[in-house]
Amino acid sequence: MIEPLPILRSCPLLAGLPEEALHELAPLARGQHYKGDEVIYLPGSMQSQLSIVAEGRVRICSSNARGREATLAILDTGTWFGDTVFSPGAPRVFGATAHDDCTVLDLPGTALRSLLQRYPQGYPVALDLVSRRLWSVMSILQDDVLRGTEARIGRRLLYLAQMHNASEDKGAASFRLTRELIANMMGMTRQGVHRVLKNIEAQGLVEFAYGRVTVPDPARLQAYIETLD
Amino acid sequence: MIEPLPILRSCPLLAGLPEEALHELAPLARGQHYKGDEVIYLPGSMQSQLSIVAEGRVRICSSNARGREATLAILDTGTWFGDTVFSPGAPRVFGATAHDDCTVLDLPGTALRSLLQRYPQGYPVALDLVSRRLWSVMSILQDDVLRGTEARIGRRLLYLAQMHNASEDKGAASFRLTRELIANMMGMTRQGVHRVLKNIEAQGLVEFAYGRVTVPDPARLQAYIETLD
DNA sequence: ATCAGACTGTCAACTCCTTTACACTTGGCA
DNA sequence: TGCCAAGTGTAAAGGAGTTGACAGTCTGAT
Repeated sequence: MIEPLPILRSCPLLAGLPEEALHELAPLARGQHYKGDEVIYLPGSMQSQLSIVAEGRVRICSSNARGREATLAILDTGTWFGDTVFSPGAPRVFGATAHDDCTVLDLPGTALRSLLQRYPQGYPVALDLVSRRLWSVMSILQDDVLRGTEARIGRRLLYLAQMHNASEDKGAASFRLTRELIANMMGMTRQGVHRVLKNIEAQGLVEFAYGRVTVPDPARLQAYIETLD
Repeated sequence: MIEPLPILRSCPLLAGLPEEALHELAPLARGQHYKGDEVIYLPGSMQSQLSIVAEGRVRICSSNARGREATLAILDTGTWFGDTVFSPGAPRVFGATAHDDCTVLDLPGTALRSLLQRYPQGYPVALDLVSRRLWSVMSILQDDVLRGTEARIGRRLLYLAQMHNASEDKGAASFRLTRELIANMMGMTRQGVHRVLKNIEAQGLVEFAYGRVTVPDPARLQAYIETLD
């Protein structure tokens, strides 16, 4: 099994809590392994947990009756998820799926909420981070309206690259990702994404391999995107 | 001028604060009037305030260099906005514009944050509400991927109708809104929206007049949207 | 080492939305 | 009252992305 404490310490959402609070929380944490593409939970289920990605990566997604899937986010190791932790009683709105083989650390929502009440210095950090997530989703929405397909796809790749090497120094970022999944994130088809990607690839801004995407120089990609519109 | 206290009392974001806290806050509130389509603030400006719509309605929006505008939300009387209140130091991400003639009540961010520290019982409500905004924006993103144009436009109108008569009983909802603005919200053109709207209108689910939209029976519109997939 | 399954490249037909253009209606204001 | 700006209806031409179909390529598991 995994050691909960270091993971709790590194979770940004809990950064406002003192060490003693994390010690209280640690024994309640439950580690869970998932294989790639295994469902972690479905939308609508009545749970209220905070989950932390301890290893691997997790997709936030949902799908409609006709089998089309929407990938709303891909969360890297170290990030947290669990949309309803702060809204007790509400059913889950989105689903979560293992993107790679991964380990997830679950914290009961009730325990977290009562802990925050006893250590209120943890609240401002949480509010700040949830707010920032709200902006970034709104920014995506904004891009859908204001920018062309190429800029939108580029930005999404850039975002993934930045998130992926948040810990390491800024340099080339490489991660597992199929074109099908990019399409699911963009609300397009694999073929539609293909044409745009060929363009960006021809300029050396991204490189593709079987099931893998590499951004050699994130800064250069960013500069290019800004010229587009 | 307007009386701040009743407005603070009715603001859901402040619902967790005791009466005495609101009394502390009231003298710091500053009311401000805006004419229709007047800019309240632009993205990038360095302010940190919580704003409450005391009268009229406010658009959250931004626009690109070529003059295209994206309307991200239309906020009704009673709702709050100010994306960076909980992230001190961050510049505003989106702009705000008066939708009708309106009155906005501004609360300094520093004052609000220090007040919450002294009355931490206010935090859970704030976290809950910001979380819920996050879901609803993510739901829009999801719809863009999973559902067709007609379902998306219908849902947006329904959402506006529900928000508009949140206080009154559920019945017909009527509000000022041009087709151009609907298009700006959907990331489409006026003409593109027109065709879809003709369809929905023919079934009596919505009615249009010059600069005005009416949803006679929100429940029926909702039922229709769900048949679309 | 090899084979099945997953991933990718490409193409043509089609659909939907945009662009461009113009005529018409509505409502407020001088 | 009459004018003008804002809002609306409509239609043809064009483009961008989807659908569907198929062949090629890579990887991991047996």
